[in-house]
Amino acid sequence: MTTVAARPRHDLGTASRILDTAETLVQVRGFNGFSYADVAADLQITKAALHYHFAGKADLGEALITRYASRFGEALAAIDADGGPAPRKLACYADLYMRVLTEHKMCLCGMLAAEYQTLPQAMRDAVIRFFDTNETWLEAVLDRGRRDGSLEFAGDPRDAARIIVSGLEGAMLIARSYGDSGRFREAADGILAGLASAPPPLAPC
Amino acid sequence: MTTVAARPRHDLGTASRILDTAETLVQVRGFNGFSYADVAADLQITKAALHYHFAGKADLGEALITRYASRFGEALAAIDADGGPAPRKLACYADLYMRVLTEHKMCLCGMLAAEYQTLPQAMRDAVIRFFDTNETWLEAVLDRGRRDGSLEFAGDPRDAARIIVSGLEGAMLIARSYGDSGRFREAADGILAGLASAPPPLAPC
DNA sequence: GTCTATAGGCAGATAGAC
DNA sequence: GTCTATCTGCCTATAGAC
Repeated sequence: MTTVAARPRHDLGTASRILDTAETLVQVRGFNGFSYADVAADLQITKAALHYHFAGKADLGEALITRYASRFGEALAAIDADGGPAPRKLACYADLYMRVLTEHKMCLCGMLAAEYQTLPQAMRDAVIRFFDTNETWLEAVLDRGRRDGSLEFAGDPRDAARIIVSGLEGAMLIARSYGDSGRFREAADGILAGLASAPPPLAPC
Repeated sequence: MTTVAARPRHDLGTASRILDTAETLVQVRGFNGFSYADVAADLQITKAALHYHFAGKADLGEALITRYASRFGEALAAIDADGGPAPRKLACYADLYMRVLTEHKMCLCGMLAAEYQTLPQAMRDAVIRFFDTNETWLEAVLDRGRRDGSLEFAGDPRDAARIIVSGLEGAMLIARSYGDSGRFREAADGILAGLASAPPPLAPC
């Protein structure tokens, strides 16, 4: 009965805590804007300890995207499980972005997209996979929504999905510079308003 | 008749050439992704010479945004001078972005927006001014277009302007990662299609 | 798994000759 | 205006003790 003792919150395992700190640093300052020294200082461990868990910065970066994409995938599954109508799913999707922005962070992969040309190949591939996953999920929601009449839009659901991802990432990028999450909310509402066949639901996500 | 001899293209003045090289480097790799050594190597001069023209990287960054914003302002004035209808002006505006993307570059200020939290204050202020200028110009085009019937959209022209800037910057960010400018074109068309009261004009910008 | 110590390189920046 | 030479500091990364 002691073999699987729950870890206290302050000891999730060093690897997880490194990922937590590094993730925030990338989302705030960018992959080229932080160092192992920053992470080590925050966690009060040494740089050498970091290298034990993640041999190089590229490995850390890859693990960062993998975990982020995995959590994002779970959030999308949760929205699906909720079973609401398509317009609500889209609103909840936008809310995922909003929650990140509220912490003055950029989407991890949106940030990495800006730095794309400086990233090692494995990180590039992982960033693209993230966007592909988002696009595929949105495409399915949009397609089903239009079939069941809860959404109205012209053209290919895939194109609409790409416009949504682009619009939300861009709105995030700019709203964060202004330090004004209201800007994001208004842009997101405007983007999604053009798709719904009825006024949007008021229930929170 | 020799006092104002035109400079040959390869000698525009060192300061200009430094700005040219640094601008491209920022648009491709980000402000935290290039160094004085990169610029010096490209121009085949020394780092010390760079410091003569721009004392520090922050000064160079500020000059970069100022010149970029100035050129962008001229491009907007040229679109105004063209005297076309509002939908055409919007198409030409999107084309400004497209031309940058075609060179595998991100918008200078879109890139700097990602790195915003790491920038010195003067650069931050200049980035915000760039977006404000874009928004104001678009707002005027949208307002006049709706009044003369060439555009149809609901809500505040200012909000629509923000959606356009966000959408184009985001589409640029993502399309560049995919190395596919067609993605940008499609997204831009989709964003602008929702605003025009008639099919878009086919004439190039 | 974490530490001390350090390597080797590159960053931004300066002094002073030409 | 541009150079050589140099400084200081930070970067990623490694060796080896505990």
